[in-house]
Amino acid sequence: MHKLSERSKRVLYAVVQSYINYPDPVGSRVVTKRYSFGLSPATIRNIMADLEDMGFLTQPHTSAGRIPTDLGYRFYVDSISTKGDVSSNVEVEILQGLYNRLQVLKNNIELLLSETTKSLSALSHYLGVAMSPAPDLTVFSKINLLKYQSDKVAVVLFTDDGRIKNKTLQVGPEISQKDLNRIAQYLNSEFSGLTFDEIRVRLFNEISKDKTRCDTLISRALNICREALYFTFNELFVSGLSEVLELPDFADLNKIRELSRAIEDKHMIIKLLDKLSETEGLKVIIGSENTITNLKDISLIVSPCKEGDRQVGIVGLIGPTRMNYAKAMYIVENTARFITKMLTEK
Amino acid sequence: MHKLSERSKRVLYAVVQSYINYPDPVGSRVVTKRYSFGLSPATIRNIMADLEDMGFLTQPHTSAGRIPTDLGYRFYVDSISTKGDVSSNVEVEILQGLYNRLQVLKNNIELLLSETTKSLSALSHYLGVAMSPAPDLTVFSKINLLKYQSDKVAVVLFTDDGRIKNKTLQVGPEISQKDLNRIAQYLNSEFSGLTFDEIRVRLFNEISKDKTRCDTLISRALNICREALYFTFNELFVSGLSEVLELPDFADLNKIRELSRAIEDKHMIIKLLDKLSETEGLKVIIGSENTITNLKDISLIVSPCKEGDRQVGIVGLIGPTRMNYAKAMYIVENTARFITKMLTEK
DNA sequence: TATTAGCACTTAAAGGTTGAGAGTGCTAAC
DNA sequence: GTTAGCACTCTCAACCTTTAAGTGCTAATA
Repeated sequence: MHKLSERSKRVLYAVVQSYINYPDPVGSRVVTKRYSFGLSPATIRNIMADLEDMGFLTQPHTSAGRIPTDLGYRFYVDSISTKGDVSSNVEVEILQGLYNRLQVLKNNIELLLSETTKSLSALSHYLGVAMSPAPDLTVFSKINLLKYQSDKVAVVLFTDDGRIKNKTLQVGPEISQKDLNRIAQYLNSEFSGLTFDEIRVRLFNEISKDKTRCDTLISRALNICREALYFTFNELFVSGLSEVLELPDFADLNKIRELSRAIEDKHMIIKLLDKLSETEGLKVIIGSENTITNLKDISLIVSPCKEGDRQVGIVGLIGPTRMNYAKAMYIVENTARFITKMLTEK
Repeated sequence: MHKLSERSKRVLYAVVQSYINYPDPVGSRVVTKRYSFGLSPATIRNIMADLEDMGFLTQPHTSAGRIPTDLGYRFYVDSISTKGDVSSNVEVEILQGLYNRLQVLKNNIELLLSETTKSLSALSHYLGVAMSPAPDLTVFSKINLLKYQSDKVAVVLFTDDGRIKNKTLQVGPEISQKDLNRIAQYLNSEFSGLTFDEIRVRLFNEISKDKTRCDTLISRALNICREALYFTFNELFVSGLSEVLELPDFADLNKIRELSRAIEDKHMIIKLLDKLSETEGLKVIIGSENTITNLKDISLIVSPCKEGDRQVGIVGLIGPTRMNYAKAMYIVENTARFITKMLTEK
């Protein structure tokens, strides 16, 4: 696409870096002062004007310095992700601390993910997010149906990745624990090892078949099955709003409103993370690259967590596009890596 | 305490009312214009000066009108709660809608409370809060211990009020499902009907007794018991931050930060609600009356929900001290009443 | 030919001034 | 006891001015 001279690249990199560290538009003088190019401000000005023409930089107003566009950030992110420069020992230690702290929770993935978001936001001062896998990635393992209080059934569902879900069903008093055991046994033998999306399809077929048969006892049982297997799987966890509000990028009331609405909605973020779940490894979405939610000037960094080959969640950070990408990417990548390691080698 | 003339009371009431409706300090002219006292501004001025001396009103600055102090709001709240004036039919209908919508959830109290906070905030434009009862109000009903994946035990706990809690315990492979059944049976026969605080005490005694006996098998079982019964009971639900951010009272960035920190901490709010759980009926805490959290200019309205005689949660609203108390109290009271009704008559 | 110094120009942000408007307390009259 | 009148106080918005930063362009320079 664009062919940038080596010199232009270095200037662009310097501008982005400077703006990330210090939230003021970057002028040509600052570039020469903070980075040694051996060029005068006038020359830098020319280069920066070119970079603006090419869409990497923009000016808030005529007499201000330049700030990166999403494309500028993209260039920056792509160059650091190949270099992988930042890695302070302090942070390795902090992450190790996280590893130890989460060790206790390795049997409860949802709690683990929820705690992880707190660590993520505390480490980065951005919004920590995490989500457990969607129904199409969640494999059914086992179900128990326990009768209690004469007309209620507790459904206890085990997924393959160690999640336990429960709910209560209201049933007639005539259904005995024995009946329930039989239903559970049927579900266990029939569906164990399938994903919940697959199960949903099969059950749907079963029920439509049943329509023609009109056997009320079986149809009741099928209804219990359907209700028993209906759960929300991709649970979303978010923490660190108060961290993020300290950033100068969120000094504007409208931005705060927008963000808090997004957090409360969850729906949109789930959709976005769901789509990103499909990809392997660390992924960075910068500002307008995100076409699903209409969050302006927000970037997202995510990475999946695995247990062996199976994905058990996705963790990440949400912050302003003017984000310390190097650090944030480092934190997300290693957090995901640690969780994967912990779950896999246990 | 203070003896207020009937006329002063009417003026104070008018000032608070006016300030709640229009977020500007109330001047003597406004009082005479908006409320018909048959008195001139000068007279109102004298009365308002007296009210300021008595601590019911205050001036933001010399040439501004007056705004209520916490004491002023307290007077206002106490007079409306005895009168019970506001009750629009529209809101009755909305609450009825809530009632229908929640009907589906009556088997899952925690989900019900969580959904209730959304309704509360949508209705009031304040922060909806709800909390399930603490361990000293939660009665143990039944426990199931289910072995899975060779070295894991799923603990499924039923409380008296219909909550189901679960967790995973890591145990040695040598413990069989039969052993677990025995342990569960022991717990069920021994502790059913007790609150979790009582159980904690008993188990503690049991374990210290055991120390002297040094029987490893029993001590392992006791450990499983202790872990199996350890859950977080008073879960806190909050929604509506984005609603609250629309209010002029939260135009200040620092206030937003303060509030978002309080919401994320949860700890403090839980402590506060815990204390309030003890009281019956609707309760209003205005600004500095709240000595537990250091939230400034925040009021809280709560009411417990019951199922029969048993408290199953507490619901409420958090808003600025400049709050529409009449409406908010109405909403909280009726929401709590509806939930109580729904759970009791089912 | 690429680089740079110099300079006129633009703009936002900060500070100061002013006048309008709202509200008060006080005093004297009703 | 109530009220009209008035001097006084204070905030707020509008307006102006200054300052500082940064630009683009042009002409000189290496």
